Amino acid sequence: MPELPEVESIAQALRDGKLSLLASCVQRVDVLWDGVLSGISVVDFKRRLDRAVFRSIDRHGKYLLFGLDPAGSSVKRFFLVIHLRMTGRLVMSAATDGHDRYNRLSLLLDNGTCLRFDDPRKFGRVWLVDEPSQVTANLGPDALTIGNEEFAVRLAAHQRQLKPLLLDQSFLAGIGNIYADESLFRCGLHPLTNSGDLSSSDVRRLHGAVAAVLKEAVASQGANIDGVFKAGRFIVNVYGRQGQPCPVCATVIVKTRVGQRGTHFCPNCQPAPPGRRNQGSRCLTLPTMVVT
DNA sequence: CACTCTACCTGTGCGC
DNA sequence: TGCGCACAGGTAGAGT
Repeated sequence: MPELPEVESIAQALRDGKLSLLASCVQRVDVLWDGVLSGISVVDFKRRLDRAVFRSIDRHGKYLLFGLDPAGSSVKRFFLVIHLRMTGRLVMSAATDGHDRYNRLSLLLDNGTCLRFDDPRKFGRVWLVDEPSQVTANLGPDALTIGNEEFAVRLAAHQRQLKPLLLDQSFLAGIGNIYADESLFRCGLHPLTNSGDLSSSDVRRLHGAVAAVLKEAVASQGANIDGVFKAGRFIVNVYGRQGQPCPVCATVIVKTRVGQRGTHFCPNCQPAPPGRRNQGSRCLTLPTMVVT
């Protein structure tokens, strides 16, 4: 379940890693499941990508944005946009390796490697557009870089439960279920708290928690969840830990449903909102939960 | 506007 | 052993 930190790690690896995609040229395109393409036919997709050269790799929220120059250098740069959704992965492998069962898309490159989009559940999607905004127009600002003031302004425009609000990509782009729960735990706010009931210091704490959690997770190259999801080394405090003790106060962590989503929190560190108007602020000092 | 539900998918893990 | 089923979750779109 790649969220912002996992997608950022992928972008960094493909940009700066030993097997950088930059400057590599597409030699062949295999679409192994047509449904992976959004808004473009297989024929057009292949024709446009053939002989194109990777020039830039960026990210907005959970979307990966690859800039490519077409074969004739006078033609305008275009963009390959990829959303991994639930189970999508990007794999660089030797060109000689065969396709495996869940490969949906494969790009053979001129450096002897192959970029493969692998997705057992077929939720992930790929676009080919002139401008990334054609795909990302409805996204809010990126959750990793939004400043406190803009966060406060955007928050003030809503009266919503915090959990669904954090998950709303048009409000803030990049937060998924794991980091929504971890952020709310970090600042001691209950998932059902109404955004309109937050004091300005609550809002600052919430923004600080989101920023801190995401930055730590990016530094750890993503989350590491007990036997379920192991992209990187970021250790979760509440997500998937229902029935286990809270790392701060040892109260048993609870799992509920909020807006159809599994939601994990500590009932002691994140007390239920009392109808309207929240009580005073709480500040948690957490030990660094990252291990190597 | 806020919310709820459904559809899209398939591997996993449970109860029987 | 194996069957059936709930569950996981990001997003779009329809409905309340």
